[in-house]
Amino acid sequence: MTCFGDLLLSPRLTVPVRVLHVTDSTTVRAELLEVVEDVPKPMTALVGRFLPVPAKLNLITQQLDKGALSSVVNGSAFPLGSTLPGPPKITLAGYCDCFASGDFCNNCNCNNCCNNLQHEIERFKAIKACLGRNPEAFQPKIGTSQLGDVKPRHSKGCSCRRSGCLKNYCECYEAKIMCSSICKCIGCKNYEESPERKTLMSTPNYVQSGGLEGSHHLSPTKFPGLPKFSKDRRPSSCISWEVVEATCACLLAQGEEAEKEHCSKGLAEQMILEEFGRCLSQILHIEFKSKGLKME
DNA sequence: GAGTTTGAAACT
DNA sequence: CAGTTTCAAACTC
Repeated sequence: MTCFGDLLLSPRLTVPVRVLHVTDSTTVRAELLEVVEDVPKPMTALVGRFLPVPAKLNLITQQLDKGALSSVVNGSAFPLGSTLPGPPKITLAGYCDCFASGDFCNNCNCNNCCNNLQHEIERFKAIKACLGRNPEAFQPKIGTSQLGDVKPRHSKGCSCRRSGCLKNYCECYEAKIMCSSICKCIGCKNYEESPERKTLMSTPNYVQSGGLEGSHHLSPTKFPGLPKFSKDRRPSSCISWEVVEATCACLLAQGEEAEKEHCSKGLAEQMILEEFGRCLSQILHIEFKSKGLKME
């Protein structure tokens, strides 16, 4: 059996794969055809929160859940923009914080939640549909518009009408950035010279209520590039933001080393995958240790 | 805590 | 693309 297709690891990460063979009734063996170069921030996809990755990682191939892979490996199964049978569940739409930020729901209060591994196929369909409507649906909304820009800005701009862009209803204000020319807001007071804005900034509660120093409390829906560690949604897993960043750094370092040594593309890919294997192994080790479990 | 307001996302 | 509906978060009382 040889089958080519794209494996949707997360809303922001599609990896071309070749299915080699079905190892047993529950797993398939697939080869990653392309090294992940543009690693998005939510590396959680790669470290096992989006797909069940077994403790023992084959360096070149991964064993993936059959349902998950077979459902997405064939691009024709869920073509971009395909319609969903019936209305999508709320937890599989942009209204849901977790879904919009590319994560699974975890300890949320949602009803009939489908944003979990039990509804993986439905979830992948929803992601495809979402990306069909808006290819940048899962991209962070705040960033620099072009290279060389110093100030971050909202990628789409806000459309506020009544808040004057000086309340947290406004995505720009919530991110503590100025509204820009791409905003479609009416009666905007969120600009550099705005006296109302200056008054607001001088109030003692400004930082506490979401100023730059409190930026980790930003809504993950609106700013999916940020980790959701605010309030009562601390992850139960050891895959913290620091772990994710460290993993990214390790992979990048390995890539740079391969480049420095003028390795072939194939060898560079293998080096990065091996590094990823080591990272994953360490993460799993910590995870198991924290739960008092033993690794096989 | 309940009700209202707000604006993004989804829908038509 | 524009108007409308739905939704969850922000806000007010």
